Amino acid sequence: MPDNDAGAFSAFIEKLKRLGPLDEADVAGISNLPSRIEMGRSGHLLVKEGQRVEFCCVLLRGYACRSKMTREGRRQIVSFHMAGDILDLQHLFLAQADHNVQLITEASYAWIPIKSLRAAVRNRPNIGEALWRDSLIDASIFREWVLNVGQRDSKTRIAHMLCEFAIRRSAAGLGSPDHFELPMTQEQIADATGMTTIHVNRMLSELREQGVIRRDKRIIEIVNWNQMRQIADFDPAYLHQAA
Amino acid sequence: MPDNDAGAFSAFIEKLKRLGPLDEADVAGISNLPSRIEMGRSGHLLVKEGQRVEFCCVLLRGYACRSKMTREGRRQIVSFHMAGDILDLQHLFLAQADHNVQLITEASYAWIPIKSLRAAVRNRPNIGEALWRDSLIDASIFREWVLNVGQRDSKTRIAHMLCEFAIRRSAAGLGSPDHFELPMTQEQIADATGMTTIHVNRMLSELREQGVIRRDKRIIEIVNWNQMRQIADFDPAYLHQAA
DNA sequence: CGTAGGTTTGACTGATCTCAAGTTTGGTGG
DNA sequence: CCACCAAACTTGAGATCAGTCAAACCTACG
Repeated sequence: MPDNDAGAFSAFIEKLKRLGPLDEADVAGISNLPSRIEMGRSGHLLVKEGQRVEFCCVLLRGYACRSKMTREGRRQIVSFHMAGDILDLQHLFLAQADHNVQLITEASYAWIPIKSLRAAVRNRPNIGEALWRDSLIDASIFREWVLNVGQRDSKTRIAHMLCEFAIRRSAAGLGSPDHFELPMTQEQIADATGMTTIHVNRMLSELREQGVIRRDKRIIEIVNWNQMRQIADFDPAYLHQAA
Repeated sequence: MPDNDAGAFSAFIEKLKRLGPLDEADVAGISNLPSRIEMGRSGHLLVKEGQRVEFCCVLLRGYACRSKMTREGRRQIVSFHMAGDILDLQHLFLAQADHNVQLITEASYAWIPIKSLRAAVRNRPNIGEALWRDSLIDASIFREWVLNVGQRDSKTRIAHMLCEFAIRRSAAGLGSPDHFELPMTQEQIADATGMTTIHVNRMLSELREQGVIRRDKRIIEIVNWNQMRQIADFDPAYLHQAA
């Protein structure tokens, strides 16, 4: 289905097509954006908080996260990302990074000059609209995370995070939502849900004991989606996946 | 300084001017947007989660908040808003509301048809850019809130919320950041910081006992900004106020 | 096959919540 | 202008969810 041509950007273009109508010229406009492709290992920092930014970064393969730190050195992961995601669209109009962007697996990614991206947005309103919608969904997910971290108990928080990851992954054409490998460590899950590694471990064990999920290393199988959705208080409406 | 003409939208236009360059035609384009002005009392619900939306709402006077609920009925406030703020710009490209928008004081506000706003954005790139930047700052604030709620202890959380409110208010030309009246109840502060009313009350008392703030009813005076910023772990960079 | 990173388990601690009751405040109608 | 009422705020005591500290166990990779 995807992967017609469009080269390295195919996952990105497929994603934008899901966000809004693109004609051939729009697709060409994206394919022809200047870019530099790089690869990095897990842990590689792509953007650092405070930095002046002149490129946007599109993830082509692998997984990444965005995070912020408190003065005391506690880390909050604010989002996870997968192939096709644009990692820092905010830099289109905000010159200074307010958080970190980091790989959580081996990955490849493309740097696109902000200038070219802005030109594309001005010249091709369809591209602008798709990207803008992407940034609005990004914000909607942050709101859900505020709710998740602020109001839900720890088991629900983790379950919610797993549901979101499963659904987004599947929507991005990366495989079944019932059975998949988690790219993140329990420490990263802890930093994303505002809890400790130890408690993440215990809650994952409880989910297993309850029979909602099965686990083998990082492989997660969601045995009972109905029950899982219930436990997670998960309603995918906030992901705004097109009807 | 504001309030040149521009009528009801003056606060909104002033805000957009801070977000990006607008020429006279841009300002006229905004002033001439069709709109319906209404007033409401504290508690009035402007937008309800799940609703299909065809208007965006600009706050002209008073205060509002946006919130989401868990299935169990716990409420998370995800942002506070003041005169000049656009309350639900996400509806520009997302048809269905993923959260509630509600007045927290008596207020007046203007409904602008999405269609007209989209046309303005397409026809006048400066307007589009200012609004897009606004939505990106909105998202940056959500990220900070995820960090705040996820990683900071309760006293720091409240102090951070107070700092943010003081600075945004002052940047919007609504008065000094040192001395101001809070429009929100302690229950609303609790819902915004993910804690209970009771604990909010105790932490506010501690801040007073420490001598960082003074309080008289809802009036807050920040006695020592240096100490307050320290306690709050507050760095305003995430607000992306222009240099 | 050694080592570092990741995961698991146990015992104890503590920040924050819950429950309960009382006080103050602000708005409304008489 | 005062009396009343609901909402908002305050205080105390006990309960609990999740954190901290400590240690062992995997397991993937060099």
